[in-house]
Amino acid sequence: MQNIQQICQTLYDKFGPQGWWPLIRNSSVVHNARFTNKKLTSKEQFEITIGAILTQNTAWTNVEKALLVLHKNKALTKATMQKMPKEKLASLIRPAGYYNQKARKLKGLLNSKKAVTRENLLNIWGIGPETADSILCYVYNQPVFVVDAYTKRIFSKLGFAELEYEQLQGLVHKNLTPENYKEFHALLVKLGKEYCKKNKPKCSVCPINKPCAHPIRYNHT
DNA sequence: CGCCAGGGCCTCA
DNA sequence: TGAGGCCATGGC
Repeated sequence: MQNIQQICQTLYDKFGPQGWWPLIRNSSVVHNARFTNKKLTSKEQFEITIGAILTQNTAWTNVEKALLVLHKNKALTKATMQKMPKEKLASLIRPAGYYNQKARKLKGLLNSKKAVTRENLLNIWGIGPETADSILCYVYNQPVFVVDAYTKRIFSKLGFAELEYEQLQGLVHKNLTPENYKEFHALLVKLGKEYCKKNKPKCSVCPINKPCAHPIRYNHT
């Protein structure tokens, strides 16, 4: 089995820097390689935090729509969003789906007065491990690898045993250095979206198909 | 049309 | 503690 470092390197060689986390620039949401190690402004930090909740089980294109609605309505600030009625907030983030739940989640996060630690984030209603880690990693530059549905699917197909969130995260922590956590996660999303898809995986042209331990589990096309 | 998308909570056994 | 239901829009 190819090791995690090699997978990360192979994906980087193939796809290049992914420019995470995507940010609003000139009224559109863009990826830029400079973002990954950028010193973020507080406005950008806020934007990523909101996006981390909006993207729960949701196509990123829909999240972009919601973020741009908030942006156009000058609602992408903590003060504005806090004073806005939950129903109004829900209507603005409608394109992201689950808008009632997400409005509640955003309110809960914004009203939290506790320090931003993993434990405190997890105690907020609607913040689970992935959302907490996304905030810690991409907003606060903490050495935390984000495990998402793509990560689980890809690792499963590569032949790694089915692991719980923290176990899979620990495996990556053990095999990569922290400065690669952001990029590796972004690269896995790229691979998951374009190659290791749930429906019609493109195994024949997959950059890491060869070392895949269970290629039989793919529908080869 | 059905399936899926950068989850997380609740219920019930 | 694990499976299953629920939340919802928009792209393909």
